[in-house]
Amino acid sequence: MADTFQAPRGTRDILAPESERWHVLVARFAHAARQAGYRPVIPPMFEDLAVFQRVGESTDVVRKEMFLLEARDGDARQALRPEQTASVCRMFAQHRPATPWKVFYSGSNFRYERPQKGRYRQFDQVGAEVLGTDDPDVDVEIIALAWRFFEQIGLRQVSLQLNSLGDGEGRANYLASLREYFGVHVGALSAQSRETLSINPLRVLDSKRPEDGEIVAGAPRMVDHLSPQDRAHFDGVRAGLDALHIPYELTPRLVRGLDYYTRTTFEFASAALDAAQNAVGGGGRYDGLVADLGGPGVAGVGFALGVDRILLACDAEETFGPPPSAVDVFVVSTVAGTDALELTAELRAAGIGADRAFDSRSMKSQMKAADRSGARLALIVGSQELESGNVMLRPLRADTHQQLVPRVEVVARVRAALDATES
RNA sequence: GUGGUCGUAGCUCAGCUCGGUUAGAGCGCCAGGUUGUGGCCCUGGAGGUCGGGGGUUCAAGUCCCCUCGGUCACCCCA
Repeated sequence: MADTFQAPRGTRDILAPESERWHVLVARFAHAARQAGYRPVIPPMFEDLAVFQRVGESTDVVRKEMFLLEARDGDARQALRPEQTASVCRMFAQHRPATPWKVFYSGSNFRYERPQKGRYRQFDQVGAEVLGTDDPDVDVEIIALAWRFFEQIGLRQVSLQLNSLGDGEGRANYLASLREYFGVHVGALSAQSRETLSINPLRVLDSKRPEDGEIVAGAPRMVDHLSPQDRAHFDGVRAGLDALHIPYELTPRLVRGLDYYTRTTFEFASAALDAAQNAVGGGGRYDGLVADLGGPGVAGVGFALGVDRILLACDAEETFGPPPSAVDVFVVSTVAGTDALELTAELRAAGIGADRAFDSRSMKSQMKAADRSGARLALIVGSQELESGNVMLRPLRADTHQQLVPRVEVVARVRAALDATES
């Protein structure tokens, strides 16, 4: 007996109609991004491990979730991408495009972690980045692009959380005061948070453990330690969001999981999803990353949105269903010969969506298939039609009668019938 | 990586507590009722190594152990 196989852990097969929503979602995002002057980039699925290590040696993504590739010569250190921002920055450092460089992308990322609903080892993101300017208006444009996209696909329960992590001296001062504060209260922290503290004190702020709640709530806040320049930048971002009427919540505890973030950080959370996996997207500014990857010292800002989670949120909000069938006409034939073959090909060549049955099934069976196809019209060829040089045009979604039409006029008659039933 | 929980037709689930003829239902699929017509209805059919392996027993879907997978929480993130 043959062995049976299943999709690897943390991956899944996406079949229609889910796969159809998926494609439409990505296409809608691409359209929105292109309308805002962003152009697509297609980075490789894997990179030198060192590229991803720049997202932060202290992050879980780098420390334990990397999909390493075993090279034939045994010493090439490469890994499947856990995200695409690092690749985009590497692309910039390599090709030095003119700035501002506005790009978008979509595709799979890989993280080796314990799967859950809405969290997979292979997961898809769409994202956009702007490199080469630190104008706060760009932060606003980036956030607005994601925000309008959520609106466009019908999500109403998404909220924007906003924070600034500062940079340079202000950031260093803040980290010092944070270490001091947690140092005093280390005994009251959970064991896990104590460990996190030694790796990256910032991330303790992100703890969801109840016993940490009080300590975290009383911790010093980055927004109180911003340098005058970073304060001005943050004020600029807020003013821009206000001008566009995009509501946001200031979330001082929002630190995000990647170490490269500076100044503006943000996250989109869906109230329609369970709390643990409610982030449908996030991003921020990363002004030092391109330089870390051997490029010029240019600023950058961007976001990534999780395709799987957006669709889960759409399910929860009952919006963005699968697209209607692309099949307009279903050809039914009970005669031997190439009539069904030719009719179907002729319709398709004329730009009319057409499908048919195979295996010489009974008319009843073929009509069932026609019904299921979602087509609005059935085109029936039987012996009577064949002899008289006609085909039977039968509406499937309307109460109007079927009619005989001359075979030679079929494309024009089908087109007229489709136009008539357009709603 | 840690802990909980679940796994029986393609799908959703009964049966397991208390081991005992050929493992069921609904939906879906196929065919017929209707020798030229889908949806509604009726009838029939196909489809299962009860996730996999081992153990206990005269006997295991049912009890025990291991394992794989889903799911939930933590960690972290999309």
